[in-house]
Amino acid sequence: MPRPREFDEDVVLDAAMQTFWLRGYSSTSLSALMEATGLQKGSLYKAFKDKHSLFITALERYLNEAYRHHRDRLCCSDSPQQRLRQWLGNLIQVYSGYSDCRGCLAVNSLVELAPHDATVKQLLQNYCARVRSLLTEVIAQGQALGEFRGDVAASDLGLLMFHLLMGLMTSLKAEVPPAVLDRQVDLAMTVLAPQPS
Amino acid sequence: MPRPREFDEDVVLDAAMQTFWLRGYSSTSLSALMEATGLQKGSLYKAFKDKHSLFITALERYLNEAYRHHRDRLCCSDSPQQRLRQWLGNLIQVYSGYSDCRGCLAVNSLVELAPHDATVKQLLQNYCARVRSLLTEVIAQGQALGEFRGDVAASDLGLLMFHLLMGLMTSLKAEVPPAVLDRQVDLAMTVLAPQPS
DNA sequence: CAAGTTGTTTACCGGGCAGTCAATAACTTT
DNA sequence: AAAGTTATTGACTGCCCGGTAAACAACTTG
Repeated sequence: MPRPREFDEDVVLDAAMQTFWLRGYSSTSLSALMEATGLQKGSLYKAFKDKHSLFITALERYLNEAYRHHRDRLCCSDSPQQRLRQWLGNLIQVYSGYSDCRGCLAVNSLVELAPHDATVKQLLQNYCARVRSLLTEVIAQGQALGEFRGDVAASDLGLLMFHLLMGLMTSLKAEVPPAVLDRQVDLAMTVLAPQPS
Repeated sequence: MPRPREFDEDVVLDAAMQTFWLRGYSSTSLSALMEATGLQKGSLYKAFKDKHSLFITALERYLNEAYRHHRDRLCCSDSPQQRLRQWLGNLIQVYSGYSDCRGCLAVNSLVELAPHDATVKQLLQNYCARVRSLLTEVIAQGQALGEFRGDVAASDLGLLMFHLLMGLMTSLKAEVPPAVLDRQVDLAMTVLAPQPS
């Protein structure tokens, strides 16, 4: 019996996510969200409660997509080294493609909101832990195959790669040229390489 | 002939910097700045033009202090490896000490403002370049002494350490335990170590 | 077609925002 | 002490913010 929605929730959520991604949470006004989504204020509030809830939903969407992307790239059939190299290289390519310097929404939200927003913090802690564990697993596999150095714990190397990634995402904000960042991928592989003893 | 100021500009600037550092730029209201500095709105505007100019001045202050800190730590008389290890370890210790997860104002501002604020972007590009060059120099010295691997360009290793630093500053936002981050320092040293050939 | 349910629209709200200004206070110089 | 200069104060402004609510529209079900 109800009147059906006139919009596709996924499309609207995507538009909201883009807006938060581009401008950050507190600098995104409701009128900006209305413009981006094409919805009136009332419809937004009816569908998503309020600005904060809308952000949380959009962030969850981003994190789910991002995690799926990481998992697909890091758990394919290539060798661990190839997977890692292509994963990193691909991320640099994709995120350098955003010429607006938007960086990574997870990093942006971690920096802007996590200290003051327990919900956001927990979502991001969870996401970070899962990505780190993907990385650790790939590196452990590489160690077992002799592709990576085995003299250091895989979890520590995984965290190092994760820190490198966050550093790269931050470098995007300063418009460091992609070519420079690409060299960091090669360097990362060099650094992970087994020790000739 | 003029009436003298009733406040110490350095003290006020420091209070403003702390506030921006803690809450970010756009989430810091003028009333918060008034409370933190103890000044009335009019005095703030008289002395610093407007909110944005006050932020720029506070940021410049932070960057100058931070750079001086880096330079002092990275250009002392210890061995390059010791300097690097202690520099990183000290940063982790100091920044983990801020239990409010404020992180690093340079990273925070890079993420929040650089994409939309040309002045901030340039200040931070400059700062990043200078810190990177400090790191590159220390590493080049270590390479010359045989303390660090010489098979990779010092500038790339310097950037890697810089990215590690930014990653660490971001991990603070997720409350990663200092002990975990400390292990990244050891790992960084392992990774920089010469290759036994 | 009537009743009921939900989505959409629009006008509206109080509040807090950045920024201004005129009045006043404090000090130096002559 | 008078004149001149600048700092401080506090009231004020207009705007935009997030959020609400009432009127209206669209659809399903009986």
